[in-house]
Amino acid sequence: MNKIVTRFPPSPTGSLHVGGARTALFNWLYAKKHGGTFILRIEDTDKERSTQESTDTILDSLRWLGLSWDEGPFFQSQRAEIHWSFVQRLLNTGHAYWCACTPEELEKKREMAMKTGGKPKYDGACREAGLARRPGAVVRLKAPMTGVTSFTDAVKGAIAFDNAELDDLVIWRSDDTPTYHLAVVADDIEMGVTTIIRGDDHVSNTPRQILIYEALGERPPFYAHVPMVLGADKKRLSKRHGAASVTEYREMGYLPAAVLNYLARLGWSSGDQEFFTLTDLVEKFSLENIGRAAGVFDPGKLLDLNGEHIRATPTAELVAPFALHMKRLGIEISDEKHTLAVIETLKIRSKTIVEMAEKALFYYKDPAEFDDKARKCLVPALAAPVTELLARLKETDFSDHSRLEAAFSAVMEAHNLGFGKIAGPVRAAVTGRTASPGMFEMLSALGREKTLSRLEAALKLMA
RNA sequence: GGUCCUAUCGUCUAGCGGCCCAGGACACCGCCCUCUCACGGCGGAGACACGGGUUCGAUUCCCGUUGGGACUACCA
Repeated sequence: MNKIVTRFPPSPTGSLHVGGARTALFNWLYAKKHGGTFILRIEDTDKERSTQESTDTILDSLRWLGLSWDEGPFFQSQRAEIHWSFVQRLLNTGHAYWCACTPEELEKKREMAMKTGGKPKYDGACREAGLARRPGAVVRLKAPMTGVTSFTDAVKGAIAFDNAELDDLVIWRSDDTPTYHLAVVADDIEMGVTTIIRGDDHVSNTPRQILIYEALGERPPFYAHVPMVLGADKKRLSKRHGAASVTEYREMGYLPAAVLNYLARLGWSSGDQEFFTLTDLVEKFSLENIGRAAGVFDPGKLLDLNGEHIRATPTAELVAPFALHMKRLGIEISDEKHTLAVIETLKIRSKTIVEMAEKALFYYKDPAEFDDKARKCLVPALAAPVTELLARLKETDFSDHSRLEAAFSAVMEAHNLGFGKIAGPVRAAVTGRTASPGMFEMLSALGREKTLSRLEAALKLMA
């Protein structure tokens, strides 16, 4: 078999959608798995809606996800000569013709056809007219009117369309630009694309494109149509369903690995395995295991998976994203070793890096206030033991958990208290809340100085 | 309307004729662990859309019905 070439062709009309990201991932995985090439092509032929900003965020999202491309990015808008040369090939071989029907006329005919129960397709008025190029004219493909166009889809199996259902589609516009179908086919041929993995909203477009390949005398590529990603209401996923773009997940503190893992599992599976690293995915991915039905995007499951990835990621790799989100909270991270200790205490209790950053705040700033439940832990009855603990802690080595533990034990014994009793006010004093990492690892990461000053401050409230 | 695609717990899915009175994961509900919060462990509730076939035997194959989706542009 020849070398595999896949491609991801986003339109720069917005940010990278999670559905698009999944398509990109599948193409990337398939290329990687087979030692092939993954091409990035920006389909910016719609001048009205394409923006440079969109292109930038799409590239940015792809980089963040780690889906690097081997070739490109190519910009379709810069390839007009190539597209035109394909149209000429078609014109010269009699597989295409100039059509002078105006959009208004066509619209009228469509309406008429609809009313009389006919098909709203082009009636072929100029098909045999032998028109020459003229202002305002378009080029149409001279498609077969009978027969069947079929293909074998890697995920859906055999699919066939009656050519009678298709019409002579426009391939070159009156403003001298190619239409989508022509541009895609021309570019895919020209770039040597062998396998097209795309959303199944393109299934009905496939026969039209195959017809172009055939008219050109080229062999169509292999197709794999991946089912759509839906929102909770089973409608196509959009902004209305909440976060739908990759950048939003980055902002919310998700790890690329988790997003990729989730996206891969939405519509694809490998037995009962749920957790995958990128390496796993490359190894296990296959078109055959892509499901056929559309799937609902479940933010809750992504969240859980993100927590799993955070736990599975070496702490050192969490420092950069953590520092980024701390910075947004106004905290500048400098001491790497200390940061490692901080993250270590928060890893298993954070589902996102944003959550981790918020939970880490108390390590850097004294609690400005105590929440209600924490306030209730600061009772006068416990002032004495806390005072004694404070005294002992002054002499304790904070880097050693067992020393900290010994200090607590001594106080517990002297005052005949359970650990929970003494931990309550300490936790409240140190964090301002009633939820925190384990006491000793926390105090150790916090350090003696801050611990002591916070206990002193809390003691005043306990009097 | 026409054409095409599609249908297993609320959600993502395993299942590729008997291993399934259907397995895993998220969410949910109990219990356990426990200094809090998490993590983890154990248990519970929860699905083969419906109707016909084919077959000794259908979740699995075929045909309908119904539901969902896509396409039907000089948008991609």
